[in-house]
Amino acid sequence: MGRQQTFDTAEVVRAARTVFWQHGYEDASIPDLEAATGLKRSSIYNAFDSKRGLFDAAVSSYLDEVVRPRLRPLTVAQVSPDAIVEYFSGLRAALELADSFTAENGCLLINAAGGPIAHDDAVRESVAAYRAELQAAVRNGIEARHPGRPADEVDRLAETCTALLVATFALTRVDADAALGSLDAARRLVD
Amino acid sequence: MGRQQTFDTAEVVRAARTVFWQHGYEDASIPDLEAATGLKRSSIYNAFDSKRGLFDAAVSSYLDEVVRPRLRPLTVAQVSPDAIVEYFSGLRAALELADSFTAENGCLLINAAGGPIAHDDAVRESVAAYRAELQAAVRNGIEARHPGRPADEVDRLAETCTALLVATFALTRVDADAALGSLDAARRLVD
DNA sequence: TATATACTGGACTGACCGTTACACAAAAAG
DNA sequence: CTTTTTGTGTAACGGTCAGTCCAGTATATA
Repeated sequence: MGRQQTFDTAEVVRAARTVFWQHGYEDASIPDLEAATGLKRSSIYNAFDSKRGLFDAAVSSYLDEVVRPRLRPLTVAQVSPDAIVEYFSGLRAALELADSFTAENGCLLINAAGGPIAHDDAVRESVAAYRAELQAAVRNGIEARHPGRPADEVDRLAETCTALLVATFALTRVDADAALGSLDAARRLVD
Repeated sequence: MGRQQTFDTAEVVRAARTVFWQHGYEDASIPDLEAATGLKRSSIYNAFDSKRGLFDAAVSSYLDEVVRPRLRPLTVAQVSPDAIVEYFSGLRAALELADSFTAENGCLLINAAGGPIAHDDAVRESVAAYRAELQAAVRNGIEARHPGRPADEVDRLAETCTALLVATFALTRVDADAALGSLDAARRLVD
């Protein structure tokens, strides 16, 4: 046995995640990542192979620690009828705080969708899978709120609301008001 | 008097626009732009001051030659009741062709919204103004299709449809099916 | 034809990029 | 205490980036 790792991987990935979230993949430089993680280049490359490897870890961490916890009330076995509107209003609260992290940076994955990194097939699939996961959760919430509705109607409503969420995230950085408008539109549709 | 400019500015900007559209601002290198425009660096810098100057010109050109012509039926004095659905189906046709330029690259400005260049205030304002212009046109189309409806209801519908268009563009690159789904959702809402 | 004008081509700059190589430090096992 | 294993730190790598400089050239006016 040799020396053991002295840093906490999850914590390092979390720090890197913040940098990627704020700056995007291509604008997050290795020096930036060094500063945020407290690790030197060699340690980063030793642990994650490449900048891209660290990014992939950051995406996983983002899904596990940011996306899914917030989506949890919509993915449990018994979804509350209020879960979907609570999700929307929780998101609204986060976006309304002008200086909050979410308000200034939107969604890590949706941001990636428009950037150069989106030309990478693996990243495209990540974003597509994330959107599908979001839609499935929204669908659960809508079904719980309107138990009687026919399945295809629920499907279409879920698709529309998810698209409105995507627009919300896509607009947060450039037009906060429009982003909130899109979110409110989704909230209206489920009521 | 000295020598006159030998290249057509509009044509050069059009070529540069294509590069920015495909690659995004930061991934469009000067060599790329040289190759596409047929100009050398010095000529580019002489005519547009900087890469950013050329990008700004490309954005103007995009609005004038791509966005506004397509939006024209929705911005004329007498808007046809069918104009809005025709706009949606026209867009759908462009996105459905798997290898078409629009299908593979979405919208120049919405792509910029998620990338690093979006941290620039001027670019953010451009994107916000573009979205507002889009919404105004959509509003015209909805008003023409449903003449009796109260103004605030038309406003909200226009806001929702515009957000769905934003989602469509944001998703084209990463998830073509979801992008079409979002577009169809908008079409459903106006009927 | 002479001259003024300003577009053009290509070499160059300094900075920064992601990545690698290697010597050193630390700690677990024998 | 030595050996082995592995993390860490520093320095450097080749490549690319946006942007600059200037000599050379084409052309419109006089």
